[in-house]
Amino acid sequence: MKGERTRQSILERAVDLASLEGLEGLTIGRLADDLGMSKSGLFAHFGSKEDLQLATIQTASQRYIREIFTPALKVPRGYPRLLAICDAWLSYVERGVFPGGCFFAAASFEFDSRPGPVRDLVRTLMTDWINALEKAIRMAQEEGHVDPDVDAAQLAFEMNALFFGANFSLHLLGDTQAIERATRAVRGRIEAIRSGSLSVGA
Amino acid sequence: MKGERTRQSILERAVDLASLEGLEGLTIGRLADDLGMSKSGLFAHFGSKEDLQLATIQTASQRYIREIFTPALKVPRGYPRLLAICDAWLSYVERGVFPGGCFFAAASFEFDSRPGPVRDLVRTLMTDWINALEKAIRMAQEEGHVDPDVDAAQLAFEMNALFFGANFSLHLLGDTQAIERATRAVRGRIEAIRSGSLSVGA
DNA sequence: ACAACAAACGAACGTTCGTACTATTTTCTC
DNA sequence: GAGAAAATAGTACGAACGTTCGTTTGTTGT
Repeated sequence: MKGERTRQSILERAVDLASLEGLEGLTIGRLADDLGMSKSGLFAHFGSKEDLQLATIQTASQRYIREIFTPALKVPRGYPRLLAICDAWLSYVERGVFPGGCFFAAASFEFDSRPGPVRDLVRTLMTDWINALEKAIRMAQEEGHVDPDVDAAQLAFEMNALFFGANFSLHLLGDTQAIERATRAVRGRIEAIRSGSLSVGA
Repeated sequence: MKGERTRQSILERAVDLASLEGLEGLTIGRLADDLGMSKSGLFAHFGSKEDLQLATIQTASQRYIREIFTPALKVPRGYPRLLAICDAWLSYVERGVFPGGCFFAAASFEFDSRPGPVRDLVRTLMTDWINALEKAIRMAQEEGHVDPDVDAAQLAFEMNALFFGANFSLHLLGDTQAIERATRAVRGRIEAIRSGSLSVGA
């Protein structure tokens, strides 16, 4: 049973490294050195590099869910939870849950043109994430917190785009206002469609 | 003078390849094979791989400007030009100007955590792009087409995020509605702040 | 305590990477 | 068209890649 423990610690380190260097830049030798173990010993836990990449993505997904969804699900459904997801996301990138910025934003752009199992998995997880966002929006509509005429898929698209934009501005440009900007943008967007707030503003 | 011609055709191909495989995935041997020339012959045009990457980015930048800015600058400044930039961007990604999707979105996420000259160049060009967007917005304000109270930098951030989001949805998720959604989002955003349209809506 | 098994190791495989040198061919100049 | 210069090809290198192998070490169950 020790193998499983080792495997997990390898994967945790792999996630951090891949968020910095990319999933393709993640190298078995480098990872082994980093963990103070042999290349072959590490390799034995996975049958191939692709398997390592897939397992790394799964581990990253768990961390993503733990940091964003788990806390948000404790908040009452509807508008409060929608807001909690937004705050959790921006906090997640600000806190540096992944040292190289959002793992999935990076993976999405790295593999969007590389067919294969890795791309398929990234796509599946990202679709799940967008769907989860959409569901949170629909719940807010069902609760009567949000205008029922709003296109939930459209809003989910926009929110996700703004999240990725925050990651971009923060990590590449080093814009210290990135989080602030994204917060303002997302809040502005969802507050505008809050029920009872239709053209109520001043 | 033939060298320069060859160099340019190498770089054009390098741009396409890098947009698909990433700037790090771009390999000298692969590129040479692809062009039917020797590795060493190709290599002689650049002193190092890093120089090749930098030159590739510059070439991509020229294509980016040619496809987005040059046409937009023919449109009268102010709101029309702002709209033209948005349309040009979305058309650029829809037409597949780079076969692997927006070169700079990919490069931004690939190098956001890799210090060095490549990252510096990407950052510089992306800053230029955001600044150009911002300038177009400010011009629209100066022309009296857009509410002068709008934070131009904030809007530029949001527009860029939506553009990247369109690229993401189109290329990774294969969402055929991606362009449509981004168009709706961006238009909605800029039409809302058009002068004379403040809380005029039904 | 000992056998059975799992886990990690070190060395080596063939391949490809970027890069360096040297030759050969092609292109330009007069 | 000869000679200089530029461009391309050829070959080789050390390092790193992912992967395989046989062996040694460590853990586990009885």
